[in-house]
Amino acid sequence: MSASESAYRRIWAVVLGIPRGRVATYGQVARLAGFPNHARLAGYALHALPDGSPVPWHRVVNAKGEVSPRRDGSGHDRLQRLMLKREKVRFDGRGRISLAAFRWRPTVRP
DNA sequence: CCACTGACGAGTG
DNA sequence: GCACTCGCCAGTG
Repeated sequence: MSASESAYRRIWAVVLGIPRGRVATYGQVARLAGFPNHARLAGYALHALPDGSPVPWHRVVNAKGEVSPRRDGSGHDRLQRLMLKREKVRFDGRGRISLAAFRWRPTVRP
């Protein structure tokens, strides 16, 4: 059990809170998990996610509103777009999501 | 220990 | 808006 594993769990817990039809950015997720300026950590945590977990990893995109291309040929980026479209998330002609319209804004409650 | 890479992002020109 | 640099952390060789 490495120290980073608990960091992963905190990242996953945040992602678990993203509702259907909304997206969050890697930087946003990291910040909400208590790791400001550690966007890459969020990406790494999602990459390490076990198969079949309830964490909606597909609702996390990069700061440009794009689905980050996978370099490992897994094709998960294509699957991600598919799942988002199924949730009625709209992509423009360049394959980008309007963050102004679909970004998740967590409600701050006392 | 060092170099390099990767589901990233802010800053600069 | 695009290309580039730098900062960040973890894993690999």
